[in-house]
Amino acid sequence: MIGKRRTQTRKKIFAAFNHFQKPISVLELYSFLHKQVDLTSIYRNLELMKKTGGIIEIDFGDGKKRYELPKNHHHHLICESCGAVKDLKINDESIFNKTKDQGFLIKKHRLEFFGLCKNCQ
Amino acid sequence: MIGKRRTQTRKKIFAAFNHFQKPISVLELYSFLHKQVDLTSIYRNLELMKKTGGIIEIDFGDGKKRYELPKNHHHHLICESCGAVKDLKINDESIFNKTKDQGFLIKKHRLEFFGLCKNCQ
DNA sequence: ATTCTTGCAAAACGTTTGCAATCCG
DNA sequence: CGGATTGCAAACGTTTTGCAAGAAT
Repeated sequence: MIGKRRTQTRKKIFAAFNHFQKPISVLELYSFLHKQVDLTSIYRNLELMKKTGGIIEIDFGDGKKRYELPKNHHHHLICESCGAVKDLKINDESIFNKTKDQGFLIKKHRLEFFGLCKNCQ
Repeated sequence: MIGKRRTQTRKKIFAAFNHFQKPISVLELYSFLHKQVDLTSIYRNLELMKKTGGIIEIDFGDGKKRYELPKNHHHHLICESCGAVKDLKINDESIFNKTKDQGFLIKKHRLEFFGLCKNCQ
């Protein structure tokens, strides 16, 4: 069965997530690990962790995937100037109500805000 | 000044948008135009149209950009099985209220829903 | 020992860039 | 004519795949 071995690589990757407070890209992870873990292995392990729920995939729409450890459901405020990311909790109920009479069965949703943080305004 | 000539290519691209009721990808556009317009030109013109407000860029998080003509502000319900897309109007006020005390100046936001349409459930 | 996992190389994918040829006004 | 626009080829950044060598149980 795939994904069950506690390898050195997996320990390193998991540990790395605790050093970031924001969603991280594959390359950020790669750099953080001093390129001692091959990019391919990072990709494969992140994919695996994603499937098993160990991490959440986030998409900022800039062409690269990002990942973070599962926390309470939240969204993000992203600064388009400096890249700062701030978590934002929103009660989604008000949003979801509108989707109910559309015949769709909603599985997930994505909501992100882009703008300028305090420092960059 | 860039973007001011009414070329054949631009007429074709603009016309193509009227044949779709959903956000279209570059490749969909390319196919629709029977590959008679080079991919590069499509990319360049879409970028230009985006900057001048002629089209809106949409991101479904699947690694390819999509575009649609500007309509009233709305979001999308995307069927993960058949790819159907349904527009969804939502009053964003309730969402934005939460962002106001975060110090961020919000420029834009993205909200999309993923699930199964009526036919695919 | 067996199977999972890794690294390397190469390819795939969407997109962008350089440049000479072409079109538009 | 002169600058904007195009097509082609090549490069780019991110992600995926094939496969033999290596590590975990």
